[in-house]
Amino acid sequence: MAERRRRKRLNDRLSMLRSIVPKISKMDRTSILGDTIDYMKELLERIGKLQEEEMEEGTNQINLLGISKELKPNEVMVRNSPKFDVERRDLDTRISICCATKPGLLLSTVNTLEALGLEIHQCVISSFNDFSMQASCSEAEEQRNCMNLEEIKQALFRNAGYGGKCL
Amino acid sequence: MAERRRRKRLNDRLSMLRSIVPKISKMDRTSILGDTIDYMKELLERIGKLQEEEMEEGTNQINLLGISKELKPNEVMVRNSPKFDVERRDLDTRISICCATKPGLLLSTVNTLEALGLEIHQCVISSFNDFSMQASCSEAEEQRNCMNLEEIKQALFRNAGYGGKCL
DNA sequence: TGCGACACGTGAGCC
DNA sequence: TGGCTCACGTGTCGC
Repeated sequence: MAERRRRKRLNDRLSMLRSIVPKISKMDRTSILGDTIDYMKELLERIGKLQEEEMEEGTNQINLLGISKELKPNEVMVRNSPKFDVERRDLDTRISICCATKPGLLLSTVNTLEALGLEIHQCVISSFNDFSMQASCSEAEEQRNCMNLEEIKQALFRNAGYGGKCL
Repeated sequence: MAERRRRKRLNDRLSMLRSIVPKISKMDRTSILGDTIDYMKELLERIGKLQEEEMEEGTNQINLLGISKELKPNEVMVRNSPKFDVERRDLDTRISICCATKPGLLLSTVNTLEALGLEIHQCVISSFNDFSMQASCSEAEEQRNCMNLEEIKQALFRNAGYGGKCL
């Protein structure tokens, strides 16, 4: 009587579950519940990964804007010291500059790079507080062989108004 | 006997389900299944939203790099025509350029901006295919009043090697 | 013949 | 008290 209706409700829910869960190994009652559990765990895992990616995307955007604060606590004191990094990859040469800003610094830096035979392909600049520039350049093969990284570094360093040797 | 073990298995799965699903209205068997269904739907919805956001983030990054393809089909023919936009906001002046690239274009563009009294604060550049530049500049108050957007636009236009009037 | 899964009816416990 | 949920034992069907 009433028990009959109760059983029907329960079976209805069970078939709803079976219709939602994609992976159904057997039509078995226990298997349905087991597959449901597995599927839910899988969904939770996917959500975790997606949220993680979302976080990374956020920090990536910040880095793209060149506002990367380099938050490692033990580097706080070094943060404001000028940084001139030049790195050669397979296809391009990466320039990374962070130093005190001054009028015309961007112009003279671009000028220096062009003079050095470095053609800027992609570049992100920020000069709100410090002057920051991340550039990806192409460099003629001959050039790569005759000029070393330290020379480029020195040229950028001098251009930014720092007299002596680079760090 | 055997039926007893079978029932136990089913009940175990049921309590596993109850331990995973956070929203438990009643300890009721039917309610547990119902809540499980609701929770799974909620998870699916969240996954859908996260993936949607992921897509948007992707296109945002592309836009940040200035490679925005402006994919509206009816604008395909316009895509390669040069674009020089200048826009004044409250605090800054936004420059958006997309045109054919040529050697030294970045240098001369930066030069032109400086000559116009525009100080670049943030800037993203790409010159893989077309030359693309999105810049956020500051401009002296006096300057804002005496030079209009069209003049800046024309200067950039001429600098990029286009002779006549801008679009 | 046994084994596993299911539905059924029933009694117990709980508001 | 009636209404409910659950566990139990049992009968049935299919492999």
